[in-house]
Amino acid sequence: MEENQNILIATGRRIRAARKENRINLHQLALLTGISAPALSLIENGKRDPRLSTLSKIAGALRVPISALTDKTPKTEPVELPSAVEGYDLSSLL
Amino acid sequence: MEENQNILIATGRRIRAARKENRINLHQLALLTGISAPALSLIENGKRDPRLSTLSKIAGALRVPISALTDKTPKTEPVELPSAVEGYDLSSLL
DNA sequence: TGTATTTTTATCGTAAAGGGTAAAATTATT
DNA sequence: AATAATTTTACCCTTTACGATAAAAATACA
Repeated sequence: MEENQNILIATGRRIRAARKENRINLHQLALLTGISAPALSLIENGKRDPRLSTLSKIAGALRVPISALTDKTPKTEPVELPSAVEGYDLSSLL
Repeated sequence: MEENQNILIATGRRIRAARKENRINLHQLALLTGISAPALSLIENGKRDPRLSTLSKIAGALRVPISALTDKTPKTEPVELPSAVEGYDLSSLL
């Protein structure tokens, strides 16, 4: 789970930053999202692995796209959905 | 939960599209992500609410940012993190 | 320094995620 | 049409998200 910790911690940091921008506390964000303040605290500290619907509620309340909370880079150019030009070579896997 | 269905279904569709682009089947994506094929099937059909770490694994295997799987719009311009210029008026909530 | 506000931690229940397996249903392929 | 490959469903099982609540810890404020 150590590799996932990275994204959980990074995402939590961005959520907290976005919440601060909105000048609201955990209790208020809880009211806005329907997610309890203790749960939000765990998420902001990267100690919980939130579900997509949870992220969606938070992003909605903070009025930012989910990508603003999850992606490392705020993408300068539009994401051409599958950047995979060349496919996988799975011959070794099966 | 009906409102969440939307994002779950939309995200599932994008995951499936990205997987097709990579020309791999559920079994192969399962090998690449460590997520079982049945679980992937449920996610692609919007019948399961995946965790952030699960989305991260899928995005990594499909070599796209998570935002390519979750956000409605592939964002043309860089996301200025908190687009919230004006704060909430929470006076009614507390 | 004391008091209030905010955040963190802990415990308890419930619901749901996700793995494994196997069977059913779809969808190619020949 | 028959067979093979892929996907979907349905179990069972363990883990964990999440709400509620309360208490502890940390911050802010007077």
